[in-house]
Amino acid sequence: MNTNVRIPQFVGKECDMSNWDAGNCPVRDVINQISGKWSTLLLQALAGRPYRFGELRRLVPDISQRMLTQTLRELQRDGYIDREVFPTKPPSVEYRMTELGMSLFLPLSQVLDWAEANHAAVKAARVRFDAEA
Amino acid sequence: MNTNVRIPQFVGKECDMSNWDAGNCPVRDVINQISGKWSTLLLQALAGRPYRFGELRRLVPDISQRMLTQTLRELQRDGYIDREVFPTKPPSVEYRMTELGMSLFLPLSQVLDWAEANHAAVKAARVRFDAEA
DNA sequence: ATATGTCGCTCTCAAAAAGAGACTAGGGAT
DNA sequence: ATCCCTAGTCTCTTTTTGAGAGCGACATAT
Repeated sequence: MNTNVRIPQFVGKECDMSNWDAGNCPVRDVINQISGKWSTLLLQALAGRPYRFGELRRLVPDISQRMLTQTLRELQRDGYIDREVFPTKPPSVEYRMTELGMSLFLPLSQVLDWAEANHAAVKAARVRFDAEA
Repeated sequence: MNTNVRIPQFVGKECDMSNWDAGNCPVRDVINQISGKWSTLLLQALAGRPYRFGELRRLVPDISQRMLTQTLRELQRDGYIDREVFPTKPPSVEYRMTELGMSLFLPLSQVLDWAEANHAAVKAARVRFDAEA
């Protein structure tokens, strides 16, 4: 299990998985966070403008409060979004994207565009797969 | 729960989440698959060259056989990879990326590049966050 | 001849993660 | 007085993931 793993075609960006626990693989370390079920969706929303907690909740009706809080914390921890508390009554909290978050969203939005453009192809592939099985 | 949800800045690509079960949101439908913990990693590997099951297993030592099988099936179902069985003894199975998969990997690799380039910034953000908490 | 290893899985059981929803506090509106 | 608003947390249940055994047919090692 203590093998040194390099993905051949990515020489120069190889991932040493032997000390994977130490978080040595940049790609996995970063991707594993933003690849959460809700992360992309929230980044997409916050790329447009700042939102408050309740607004995000209404925007994504099928997210639980628990996961919304948790995902926002993780995005904040990784430096993609900022959290600002306004001590109004009732208190309000605003989430806004950081520079780092915006710089990530640039390439990320390309993938989102791809997803939209090729959704039909993917659905077709699924139908094909399910048919022959 | 039956609200019509549109992310304002993405007018024209709005997601109607009221029939989310029907899979009406292209972005979520596609992203939710490739955002699995292992999907990106396998796509990255297979973007380079075809691999056999056992090779992938050795390449990603901390994936369980169960998740490798499952993730490969999902990627195959969505049309990103092909699975070819060679009836040798013992049998061998080769996985290779499709045209669709390659077209996805184009924008996806931009995100992977970003991840590598900004890994330090993300780690720094984490340290900052954990310190002030 | 017998044991062990290879291959690509599937199956079971335990652990981790996610979803649903009740509960909090402090004030404003009805 | 009652209810609702805010942004959460806490608990309980369901789903997903992880660890690893088993399989069947053949090759190699002893």
